[in-house]
Amino acid sequence: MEPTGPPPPVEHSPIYQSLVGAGPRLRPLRQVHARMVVSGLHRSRSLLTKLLTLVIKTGPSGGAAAAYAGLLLHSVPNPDGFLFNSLIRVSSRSGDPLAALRLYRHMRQATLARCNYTFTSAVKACADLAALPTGREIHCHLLLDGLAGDVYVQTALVALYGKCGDLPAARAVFDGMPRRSLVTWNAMIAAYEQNGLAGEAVVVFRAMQADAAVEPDGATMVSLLAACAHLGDLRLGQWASSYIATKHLPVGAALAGALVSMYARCGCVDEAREVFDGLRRPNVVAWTAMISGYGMHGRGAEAVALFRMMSRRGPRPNTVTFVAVLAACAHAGLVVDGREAFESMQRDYGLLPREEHLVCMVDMLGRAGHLEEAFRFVRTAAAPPVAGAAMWTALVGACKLHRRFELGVEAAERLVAMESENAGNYVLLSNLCAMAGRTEAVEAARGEMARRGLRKVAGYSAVEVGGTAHVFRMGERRHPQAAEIYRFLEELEGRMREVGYSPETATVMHEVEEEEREIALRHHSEKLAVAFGIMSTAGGTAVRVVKNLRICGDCHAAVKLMSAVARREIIVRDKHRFHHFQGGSCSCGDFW
DNA sequence: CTAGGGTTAG
Repeated sequence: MEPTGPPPPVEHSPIYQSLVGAGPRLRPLRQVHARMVVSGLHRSRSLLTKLLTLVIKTGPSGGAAAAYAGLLLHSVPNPDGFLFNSLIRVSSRSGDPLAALRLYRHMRQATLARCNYTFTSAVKACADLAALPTGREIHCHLLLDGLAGDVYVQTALVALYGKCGDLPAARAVFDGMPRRSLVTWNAMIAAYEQNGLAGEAVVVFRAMQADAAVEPDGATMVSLLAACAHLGDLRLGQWASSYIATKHLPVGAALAGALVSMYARCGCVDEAREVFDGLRRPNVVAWTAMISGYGMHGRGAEAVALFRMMSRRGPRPNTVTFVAVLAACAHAGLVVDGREAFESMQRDYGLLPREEHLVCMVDMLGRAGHLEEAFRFVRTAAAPPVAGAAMWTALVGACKLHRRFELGVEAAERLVAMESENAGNYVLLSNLCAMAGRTEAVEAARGEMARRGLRKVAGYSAVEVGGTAHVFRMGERRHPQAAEIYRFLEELEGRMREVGYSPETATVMHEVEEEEREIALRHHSEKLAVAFGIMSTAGGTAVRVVKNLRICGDCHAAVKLMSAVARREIIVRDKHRFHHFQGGSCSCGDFW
C-alpha cells in the first residue's frame, strides 16, 4: 500500500503515546526508552525530545534525572536551545550547578542562541555556587546578548550578587530596573538580610509597600521576620505575624522557622514555643531556632531538654543545632550537658566539630571557671586546619571574667601573634595588661599597634526612639541625654546587683552540684525577674537599648536585658551586625 | 514546552 499524503504525525505513534502515558516519572520513562532502542527508534529526534522534556519534568531526584537527561541530550541530533535551557535548569535544580554551567558553556561554543531562559538558569547556577567571577562573566555575556532588560534575568542577578555578598552590585541592578516584580523585591530584601543588613532590608520592605504593583507574600515575610529577629523589632515582627494570618499565607517550613526565631530573639520565648508547638512537623530549622531561643535567654535546661526530645523523635540535628545547644550550655553553665552534646555530635551524628563548636566549648569551660581545662582544650584543638583565633578570644574573655589577668595577657599575646594585623587584638591585650597592672606592657601594646598603622575600630551600640537612631560609641558620651541614659543604666545595674545578679554570681552558680543547679537557676531567674520588675518602672522613659551581644563580657545578662526591653515592646536595634567582628575590638563595659 | 525570591547559630 502506497502512502498517501504526509506521514502521520509522530504524536499518533504508539511509542509516543507510551511516553505520554509514562508521564514525568523516571522509571517508566526508562522502560519506554528501552523499547525505543529495541524497535530502532532511539534516534528519532521527536521521540527523544519528548523523552527528554519528560525526564526534565521529573524534577530533582538526587541528580539521577540530570544525569539521564545529559545522556539523552548527547543522543539527540542537533539539540536546540530549548533543550539546553531545560537541561541547565534541571541540572541546577537537582543540585548540580556545575553541570548546569558546563552545559551553558557548551551552548556558547556550539553558538546556540541564548535567551532569557538560558540566563536566568545560568545565573542561578552561579548563585548556588556563590561563584562571583563566573557570575560576573555571565552578566557580561547577557549584556552582549542584549538580554539585560529582562525582569527574570535581572532578578536572578540581584539574587546572585546578594548571595555573593556584593551588595553594591545587587543594588545597582535593582536600581536600574524600570519595573520590579514581587520576586525582585524579595530578592533585594533577602540580599540585605542575608548579609547582616537587616535595617536596610526593612527599608527596602517599606519601599516595597509603596509600590502598588506588588503585594508582599510568604517569601517577603520570611526575610522580613528574619530582619525583625536580628533587629529585635518585636513590633514589626508582630505586624508580619498578623499580616500572614490576615492574608492566609500558608505557613510552610521557612515561615514557621522564621516565626519561631523572630519571637525567640525578640524576647517572647514562650510565644515562640507556642508557635513551635503548633507546628505539625517542625523541621530542623524550627527546632534549632527554638533551642537557641531558650539558650539566649539563659534557659539552658529547657534548651537541653528540647534537644533531647529532638534526638528522640525529631529531625536529625545539624551543625547549627549543635552551635545552639553548646551556646545554650555555655550561657547557663551546663558544663556536663555541653560536654555530652559535644561528644554526641561526633559519636551519634558523625558531625565533625567546626571552629564555632570549639569556640562554644572554650567559652563554656572558661565561663564556668575551668580555665586550665579551657586552655588545654584550645592547645589541643587549635591546630591547623582550625586556626583558633576565636577560641583564644573566648579564653581572654573567660580570664577577664574570673580576674585571671596574667593568664589573660598570655592568651591575648597569643592572639596578637596569630592575627597581628587585627587592631582589636592590641586593644584587648593592652586592656588586659592594664588590668594586670603591667603599665609598661600597656604602652608596648599600644605602641606596636600604632607602629603597624592600625586604628582602633570603635564598637558602638545604637538605640532607636520614635524612629530616631541614637548612637553610642565606645569611650564617648556625645549623646545630648547621655548623662540621663547612663544614670538609668547604672541604676539598672545597681538594682540587678542588689537582687543578686552579676557575672560573678553567675560564675558561682556554675560551681554548684548538678542537682542543685536547677534550683539555683530557678532562684537566679526569680531574682532576675525582680530586677526586671524594677526596670519596668524605670523603663518608663522608653529607653531603647541595644547590646553588643557578641563581644560583651556577659552575654547572658545582656540578652536578658534585651528581652526584657523587647517584652515591653521597645524596639531594640542591633547594629552590631553591620560591623566586622574583629575579635575583641570592643571590650565589655560599654553599658555597665 | 523552559525562568527569578525564603527559615536556624555566633
